Formats: sequence, C-alpha cells, structure tokens
Amino acid sequence: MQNLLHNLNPEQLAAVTLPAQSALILAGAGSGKTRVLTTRIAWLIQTGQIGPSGIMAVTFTNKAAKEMLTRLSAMLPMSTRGMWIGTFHGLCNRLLRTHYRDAALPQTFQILDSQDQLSMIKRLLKANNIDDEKYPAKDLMYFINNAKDQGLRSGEVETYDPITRKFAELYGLYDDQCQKEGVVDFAELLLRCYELLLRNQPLREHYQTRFQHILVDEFQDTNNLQYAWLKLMSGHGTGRPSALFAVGDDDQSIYAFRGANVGNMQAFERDFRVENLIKLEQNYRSHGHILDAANLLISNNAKRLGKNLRTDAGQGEQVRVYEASTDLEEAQWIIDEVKNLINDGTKRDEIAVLYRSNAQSRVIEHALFAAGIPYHVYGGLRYFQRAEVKNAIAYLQLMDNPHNDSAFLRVVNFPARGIGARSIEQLQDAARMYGVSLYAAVPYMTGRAGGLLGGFVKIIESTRFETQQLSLPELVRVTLDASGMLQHYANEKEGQDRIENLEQLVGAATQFVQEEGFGLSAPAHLGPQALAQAGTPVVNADGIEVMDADAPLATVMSPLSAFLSHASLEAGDAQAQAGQDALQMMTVHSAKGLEFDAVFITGLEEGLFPHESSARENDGLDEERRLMYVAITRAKKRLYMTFTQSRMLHGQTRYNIKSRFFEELPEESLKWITPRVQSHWFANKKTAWDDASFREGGTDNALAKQMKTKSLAAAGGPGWRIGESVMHGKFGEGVIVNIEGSGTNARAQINFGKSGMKMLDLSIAKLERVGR
DNA sequence: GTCCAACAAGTTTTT
DNA sequence: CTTGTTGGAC
Repeated sequence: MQNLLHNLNPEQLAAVTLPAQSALILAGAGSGKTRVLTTRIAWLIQTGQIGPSGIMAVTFTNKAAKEMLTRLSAMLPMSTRGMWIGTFHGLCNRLLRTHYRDAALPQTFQILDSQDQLSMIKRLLKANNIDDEKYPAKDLMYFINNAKDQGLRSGEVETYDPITRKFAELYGLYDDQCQKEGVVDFAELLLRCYELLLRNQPLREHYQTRFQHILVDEFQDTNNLQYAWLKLMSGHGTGRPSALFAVGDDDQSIYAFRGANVGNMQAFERDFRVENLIKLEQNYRSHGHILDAANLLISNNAKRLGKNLRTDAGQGEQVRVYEASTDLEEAQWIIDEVKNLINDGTKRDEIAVLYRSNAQSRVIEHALFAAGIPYHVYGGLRYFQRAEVKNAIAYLQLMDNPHNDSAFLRVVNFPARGIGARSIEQLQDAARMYGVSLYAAVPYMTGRAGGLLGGFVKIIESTRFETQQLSLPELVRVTLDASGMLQHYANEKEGQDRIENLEQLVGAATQFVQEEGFGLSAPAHLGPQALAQAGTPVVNADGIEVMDADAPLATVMSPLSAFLSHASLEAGDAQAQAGQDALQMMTVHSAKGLEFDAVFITGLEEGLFPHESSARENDGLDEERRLMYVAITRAKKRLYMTFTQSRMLHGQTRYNIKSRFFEELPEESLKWITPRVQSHWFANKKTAWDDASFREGGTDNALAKQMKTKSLAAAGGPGWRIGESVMHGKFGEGVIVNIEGSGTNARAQINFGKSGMKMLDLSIAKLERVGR
C-alpha cells in the first residue's frame, strides 16, 4: 500500500484516495492522469473496498485500455479477472453479445465499420431511387450517426424542413435494413446497449449493483449518448448510485467535430453534485517556457474550468520561432534542425513534426526522404482496413452470418466469377421482393446468373461445413484457399504484398485466440463453451435466467464471432513499424496523449492553423486554440514553431499571414530566429512575373502579360510585391495576395487574416512594410 | 468485365 | 497538386 501511494504528489494522492462518491479530476497535460486512474483502481482493491468485478474502467481507444491494463497488472499482484476495462464500444459489444436476445439481435450480429456503413447507405439510396445529388450518402451518414449520438431514433428526430424529413425517413429505412441483415454500426452499438439497459430493469439493476466504481478516461471527449450511458450504468438518480470517477481536461477537448461535448464536464458536476473536484496542475513533462506558452495561450479561451500548469523542471529553452519564405524552405529548415538535434544526441523517435492537416506532410516527407532521415507517418491505412484483408474478413463474416449484404457484395464476384452488375441487380430486386437478404435470395435466381450465384453460395457453405471442427487459425487458412483469393493475388503483378497481408491474418487469428483465452484448438464455429461456469445468473425482463457478461470474451462468443468483432473494433496498426528509430510525423490530433523531447509545430498560418473552416463553427476558434494547446504541451525540452509566407495548397500558391496564436504567446518565452541570409527572402521570392512565366513554361501569353503589367504597377509607387507583408492602421498585419491596375489606379488585394480579404487602393491606403 | 479518362473535391478521427 | 469516384468505351 505504501508502495502504491508513495511518490504521488498531494493532489494525486487526494484524487486516488477519494471516498466512494462521484468525483471530477481535472487532469492537465502531463500531470500523471493514467497513473492516478490505475492507482485509484489498485487502491480500491487493496484496501478491500471492492473486488475486481465491481470495477469498470472506460476509455475511448483500445490503446488506452491496453495501457491501463498493463500498468494495473504491474501494480496488482492479484488477477484483474472480472474487472471490466475497455472502450465504450468494446464494453457495449460484450453486453450485447451476452444479452443478444434481450437486445433483439441475432447471436452472430456483426459490426459495420465506417466504410461498410457508407456503402450500405449508398445501396439504400439507390434501392429507393433517391437522388444522391440532393441527398448525398455522406450527409445521410452524418445525419444518422449524429442522431444516434444524441440518442434519437428516426421517429424522434426533429424535422423542420423537407430535406431533414427525408433524411429521418431514410434513417428509419436504414435501421430496418441493418436489423434484417443482422449488422450494427458503431453508434448503434452504444445506442442499442443504452436502450437495453433502459428498458430491461432486472439487467439494469444487476449491472448497476455490480459496478460500484466506474472510472472514465478522457471524459471531455464523451458525446451525449456516452454521458447518458454512464449516467444509466452508474445508477444516477437511484437510491444507491455507484461512484463515477471522471478524469478529463476541458482544455484538451479537440473532438467536437465528432460529437464530443465538453459541456458534459459541467453537466457532470451539476447532475452528480460533485463535491470532489481535484485539479492536477503539476506537470511532469515540459520545461517552464513551454508551459508558460501553453498557459498564456489557453487563457484566451472563455468558458474554462480553469487550470494552470506548473513545473519543477526550470525554465529551460525558449520556444524557437522560424519564418520561412515557402513551404519548401520551411521543410528544409526543419531538416537542418533535425540533423542538429540528432547530432546533439536526440533520438529520432523523440522528435515529432506536427501539422494541422495531412496535406502538409508531403513536402516535409519529401525533404526527409531526400535527406535520408528515417521517418514514420501516422494515420495511414490500418491493417484491417486494407482491401485484401477486408475481403478475407468478408468471407469469414459470411460464414458466421450470411445475411450481411455488405460482406456478400464485397466478395460475391471477387475473385471474378462472372457475376456482373446485371446479375447483382436482379438479385437485389429478388431480395427486396421477398424481403430477405441477398444470400437468402440466391435460390430465387434462375438461368446463368442463378447458377453462378449458386456456385458462390456453395463455396461459403462447403467451407463452413469443412471447417466445422477446425480452430480459428485453421479456419482462416482454409478460407483463404477456398475463396480463391490467394490464387488471384498470386497471378497479379503486384500481389505479393497483398498475399503477405493475407498470410498475416492467420497469425493475427492465432495471436487473438491465445490472448483472449479461447485456446489454440477451440473450434472456431462452436458457441461459447465456458458460458455455464462464468459469471452470475441474472434474471431478465421476461424472467429468464441469463448470464452476466463477464470477462473473458470466450464465455459469451464463439472464437469466430469474437475475432470478427475484434477486426471491426480494433482496426490494427497502420503499416508495419518499419525503421524503429524514426522521426515521428503526425497531425496535432493524433499527437494527443504522446510526448517528445523535441516538437515542431508547423504551418502556423492564418487559415491553416487556426484552420479557415473553424471560423464558421461555433466555438471553432476556441477549439483550434485547444488544439494548439495540445500541440505545445507535447514537447518536453525543446519546441519549435514555424510558418511560411507562401505555401502550395491544392495546386495553388497561397499567401497567409502568421497565425494569430503568436500574439497570444508570452514574448519572453519566444526566440525569433532570423533567416540565415538577410537577403534570402528577396532572393528566393519570385516576382509575379517570374511566377507566371514559370508556370507557363516561358511561353508568353495573355496571362503572363497581365501579370507583368501587375508587377510593373507594383514597381511604380512604393514598389509593392505580391506575397509581401504589410501593416495597416485599422486592419493590422496582412499579406498582398494580388495587385491590379497600374499607376494611381493600382489596387491591391490584401489578406488580413482576422479582418479578412480587403481590396485597397495603393495610392490612398496607408501601408507600411513589415519585417525584413 | 476491365480499364482508363474525365471530374470533383480537398480539416481533424476512433470505434 | 493529389486522391477517389464515376461513367463510358472496348
């Protein structure tokens, strides 16, 4: 026990040893939040306040759940068995698997990932002859997910205009179709689970009683449905509610765009009458100047719960700020600095280059590649999302639940079996007519198409029959062969990588059955064997005895069903970790939760960061600022910020002024770095004319001529150039984007960032040149 | 049924 | 500029 609590600072200790009541822990960046969470669990158990099975810990990502479990196992000598640690989706999946009848789902229901969901919606629109110009599939998908995140079914959505009414109607049709196919999307997993508990009193009370302590990580990222789910699960409003221990940081809320509601933190404080609010403000990650920058920046946000990070580490180095002329030069400068860092002994994987949007990575990657510096870009295609892996999974899905139309369509003609669009259309008509799945409609088909489709069904059925007694890895192996996919890719020129990925699936299955406790040789198809001896019997609403959904998964699902869930819920790593010690490149979003010795925040320009589209959203700028806050607080020892005067974006050169965030940072913590050569800016700057002739390959034309006129106009008067930074009395700092007219008529289009784009008469407007 | 050309769109992301 | 999607031609 002493071991457990020793080394905690006073706030951490207070949080860990709070009484069994609801509590809100405001955990700043790098304040030891995961440590508090895991130590709290260990402390609760070691002091005998609760057994492992009375604890539920909820996270957003599998990574966080895994991390928590690992650290807990290191802390606790005893087994964590019976403890529920997982993502919202993972836990809901487990509950729905156990109580599938009560949730009105087939035992082998399958989970649609976003891709599957979108293709299903497209199919739905086509089947109902809906104009997808007027009702885009993506919009409908957003509408449906949004409604579900609010806990609303199709009949409950507010419809204030004809378009919304149509969307709501399609939402209903979509849900019907999902039910027919026995599939659920991600949001449905949560909503269905919520409804199950809401409507089934015995089940609800059972779990409410069981989980006396519920701990939630990254609480600021919860959406409304997740909050409602937690409320219900914790028995809020009942006689004996459980203790909800919420850990979060309102300043790091960066997922509003996907439904996260920071307001849940205040709501939680209010709804649960939280008396225990503890702020963890001691930072163990960054040096002083870095924290000063973070603190001052975020103080510009209104509506904060309020928090200031402090450190014992000393001030450290100032934040280095670099202004580049172009994105290429920005990249080159970063590479030079990276080389210096590496020479000074910084490990490559302790250096991160962050950017606001993925499009920015290309130029930097290119420069890194040219310099021969190994790097790793986050956020590529994940393993289970690759086409060939998804195809293999589709065969497995059909074996477990043949009514999954998405899976059916994905592989019915892959590899090619001569089943074309016409045959598929006929099959879809038949399925609609008889109200059955595509698979079930195959017997109604006649002629050549009927024969071919029958052949496909036969592959599925006979494989299922042959693999009756086989283990999951063996089943995967046989399926890869029987589907003809290996053969197909073997004949393809560049199919070798794909074959390797498919082979890996056997390995993934092996690893999965071992880790989940199924045993290597458990028949993949067989139902849960341990069911009888696991968990506590619960009586459901119909008075029927069912089992408590206790860990591990092996108790409630067949290995195959479990593996398919796993494939949907955990997309796997992006690309194999090639080159261990590599520089890390990622968006600011994906950097959340990580830390590095040295961090570059790049592209700090108005329109990019803060992003231009944030201006349109409510609280959009505040969220951009939080994003910047997250970026800054990733750095341990050294932080760089860069911006450029011009940047190539979508095939066009854009001229932006530096980010407004620079004005919100403490001057004394910034070190502005002058370009190496004073004349560099002008030397590298293309004039408007140069630019035009360059683009046109030197062959003069009207455009080049026009551009030349402009530059001449600029050459007259005070000699303004496109791309130049100026200062205006009223509008502040801006960049000349374009110049029109000549002589006294010359007007300039100037991007003032905050104040927007202005057209100013050069002979009237009082402009001053800025900087070098 | 496959392939290629034309076209459109283009923050952020996990489950 | 790039990437993905779609439609038409063979």
